[in-house]
Amino acid sequence: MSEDRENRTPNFIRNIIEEDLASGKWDGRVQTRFPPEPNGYLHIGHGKAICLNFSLAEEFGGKCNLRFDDTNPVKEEDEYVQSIIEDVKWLGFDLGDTIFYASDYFQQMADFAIDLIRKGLAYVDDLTADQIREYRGTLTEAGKESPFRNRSVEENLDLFQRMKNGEFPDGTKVLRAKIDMASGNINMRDPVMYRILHASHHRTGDTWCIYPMYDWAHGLEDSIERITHSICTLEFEDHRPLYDWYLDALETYHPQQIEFARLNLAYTIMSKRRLLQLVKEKHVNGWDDPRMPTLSGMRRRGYTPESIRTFAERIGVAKRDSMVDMALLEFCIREHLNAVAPRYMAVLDPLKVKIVNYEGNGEFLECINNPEKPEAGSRKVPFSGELYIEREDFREDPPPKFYRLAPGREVRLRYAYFITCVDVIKENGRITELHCTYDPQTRGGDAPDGRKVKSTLHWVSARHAIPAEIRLYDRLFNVPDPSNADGDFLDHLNPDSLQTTQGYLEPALQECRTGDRVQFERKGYFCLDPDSAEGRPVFNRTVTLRDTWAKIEQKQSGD
RNA sequence: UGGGGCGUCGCCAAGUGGAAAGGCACGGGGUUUUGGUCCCCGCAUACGGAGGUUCGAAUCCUUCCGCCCCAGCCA
Repeated sequence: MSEDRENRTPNFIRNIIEEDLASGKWDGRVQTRFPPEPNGYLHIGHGKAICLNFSLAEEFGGKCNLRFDDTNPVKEEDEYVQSIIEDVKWLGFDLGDTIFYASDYFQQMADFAIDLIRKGLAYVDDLTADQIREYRGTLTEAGKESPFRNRSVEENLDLFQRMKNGEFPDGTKVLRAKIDMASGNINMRDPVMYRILHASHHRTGDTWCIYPMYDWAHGLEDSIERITHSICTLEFEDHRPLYDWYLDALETYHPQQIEFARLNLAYTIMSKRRLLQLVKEKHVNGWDDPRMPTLSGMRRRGYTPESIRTFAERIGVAKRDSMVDMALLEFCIREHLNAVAPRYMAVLDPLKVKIVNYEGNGEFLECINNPEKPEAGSRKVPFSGELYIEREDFREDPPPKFYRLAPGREVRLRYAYFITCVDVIKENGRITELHCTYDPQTRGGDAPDGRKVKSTLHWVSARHAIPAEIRLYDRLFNVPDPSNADGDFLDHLNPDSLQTTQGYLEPALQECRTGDRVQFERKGYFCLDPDSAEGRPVFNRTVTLRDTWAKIEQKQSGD
């Protein structure tokens, strides 16, 4: 753990906490929080925030609260709170025994509002939403004060009470803080604290018909929970003066708000609104579609919590807007899966091979389960005279540097025999089968005479093969920054982001259970999808292996 | 033309006056029954530009340039 800490790159937030600990600012406490609104599924950007807040607490012996910022019933649903709890737990952080809800503080917030009214710092406004907008002014011109701004404390108290009691229809009145209509910071131009919303809340039902606005609610939530460091994203920087103003005016416990840059990942989007649109309009198959940057999608795709946590650690935390390469995420998942995923053989795009001099009825060959993990042991894989290999592993007319099978060429079948291609069978110009000879002396994959081959191919015995659906994923969009590209972001969806193939698996793969992650040798890491049926497995490709040959070939076609 | 931020290698990111960490990517080499993994090596005389202060500046000052956010009764 302490070694862990030394390996971490310093960041400005950790520095602030260390200084606070040194000066005794919060009596040595570190209390953070992750405050999602339950209006959608969590994505990898939230993952960054979760890792940040929980890791900081963990590192300094503090606590991090999972708190639902459920102040807007019209957008929030219980389905989302359940998914968020599942995702945070999945990432592996300790939630303690309490999950917090802003809605549990509605009464306290209303009491605080009465305090503010009594201090003459809040008033009920009868202006319409349109009028409030007009009165707010613009970025360069000051706003003007509402004619209702100077109502008496008594009148405000009465009106606010009646708002709470449900005497007024939606939109007819709001409670506002009395700050400064001429402030350069628009957030300070008498911000709305409460609006009337006769809407049923997923937790409080119809108890309330007024709901607090974010700025008013959030600082109070932090204050009530005795948060020390309230970490949020950059766009809330302008809100900090208001956060501070409310807490100062109330003369109550006052955490420090700190802002960092949210995550942007190339070739995908991180906007909940747009993600929701992809789901609603069926551009993807639900929030957990493996192409989605949601935590549930990544989980289904085969990402591990560990890989996401190391990713979050490696991208760092800073204040500048940035766009992280997919390559780093992929590196993180490969790194973890390389260490833990058992190896199997599976052919994604089958080409039949007949071993013309093979006379036996078949046999079992010993295969290592994970060369990175000797304790994973080995298994027996059936071999026979009819096999499938990968279509792309054969070239009738091999280009330079292509080491795989070709007419007259000898290669190794992994853990099996050397084979040599002696004939190519075609139908209407398409290769349908290869005839090969094998060398019985090379059983297991080594030639007693010491001769070498330039490549090793994976294979599956045709007679024993299990047919499977394999889903190959590519980036969801074909531009790095779809949200800021020309036209609608939907115009940039990658039409080939999902390709389905029918392949063959070695029999041992039958034992996989939903969610199991494996390596298909030479092809990548795969994960058994919940769509699988008995005898009809469906595998998702999490990520390919690094592919040096693909790079060489691409370079060749480039010149 | 208001307010708030940010500019260090292709992508992230340390560094807070003593002289450019690290990771990814990329290139080269070695090992290898996964063209995987692993291991070596290389990769910013340079920190948005220009001035200035200083023995010394990415770090301080001036000025210019560029990018991001804010005018919801959303969060």
